[in-house]
Amino acid sequence: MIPVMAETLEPEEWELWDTWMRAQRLLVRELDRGLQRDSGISKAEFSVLVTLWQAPGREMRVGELSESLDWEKSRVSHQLTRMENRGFVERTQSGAAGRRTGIGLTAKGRRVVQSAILGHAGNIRRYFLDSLTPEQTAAIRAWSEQMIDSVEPNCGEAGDGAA
Amino acid sequence: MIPVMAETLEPEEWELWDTWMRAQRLLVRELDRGLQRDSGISKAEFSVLVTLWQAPGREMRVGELSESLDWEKSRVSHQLTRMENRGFVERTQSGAAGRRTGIGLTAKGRRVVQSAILGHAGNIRRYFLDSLTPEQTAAIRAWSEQMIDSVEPNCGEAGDGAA
DNA sequence: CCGAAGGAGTTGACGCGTCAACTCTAGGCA
DNA sequence: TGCCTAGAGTTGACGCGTCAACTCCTTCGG
Repeated sequence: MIPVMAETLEPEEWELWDTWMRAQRLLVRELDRGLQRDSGISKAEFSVLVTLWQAPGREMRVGELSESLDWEKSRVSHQLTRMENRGFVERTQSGAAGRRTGIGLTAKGRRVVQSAILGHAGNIRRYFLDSLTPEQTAAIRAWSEQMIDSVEPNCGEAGDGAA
Repeated sequence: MIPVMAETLEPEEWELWDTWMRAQRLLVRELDRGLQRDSGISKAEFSVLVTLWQAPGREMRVGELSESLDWEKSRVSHQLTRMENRGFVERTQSGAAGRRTGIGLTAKGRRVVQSAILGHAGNIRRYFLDSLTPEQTAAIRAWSEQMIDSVEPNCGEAGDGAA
């Protein structure tokens, strides 16, 4: 509710911002649709499947998934519930007793993730990588690194794991 | 379910992709939080408020909002329902008879949007514009335009209206 | 005037994402 | 042994977003 700094953007600045946000939305939308069309899964499902697939033993705990994906634990939990209902993953009791604490891929999950990786990689190449000139690549890389450093000055790990 | 093209990405390609997506997520997250913190509204609410605010007469119909924001009509409708509940907008019967068909800002909506614009513009400048070198600006502009053209080969209008 | 067609807007169901509150288990310590 | 606290995981409520189905007005033809 409190105005902070009386700044405004020049029309050309605003246009740059708008154009860029718009391009991103379109790119993300295309990739999401590709995943849905080719493999029948969402981006969130893809991220989880790939992360589990890459895990040693193809078995992880919620906390590990959460850290690896940089998602909140509750988000992971909700996502796993949906994916368990769809039959992509299963919660197993890995610990000695009681709680179901391990997360593993089902046969269906393994089957889907392998085809999805190929299709998705192709789409990233078609829609993104192929459209970049070397200068654009360098600029985007540099800007991205600056941005990440400025927001997360510390450490260096944790990627989205997929998308 | 059908694998499409057996392509994969080189590690450096994948890393570029991952870094870029990550940077974007962080940027968007910061801006969303800024809007929430400074003005108590979400990005979606901001977009609607700004669009209505810029409209001649500060009154629009759902279809106009939908086109101007490039959102589905049902998305607009759901959003307006939430914002009506929060007291930011109101549905008025502008037409002669029957259906409530006009959308207008309330006094509260007008008050909030003005402060939000200033704060948000400042944040866009701080987090995005200030961090760009001229080469990066050019590269991002060029890439964005390519992207938009490739996905929407036709026309030229319709911006997000805000976010 | 009546009825069909079509467009505008809404609604419901569901997936995604966050926050806050809750439950359960494991481990420490008297 | 028995309590008790810390952390892992879950749940519920809610906002955002899409798709498909629905309602209601308008308009055009007879």
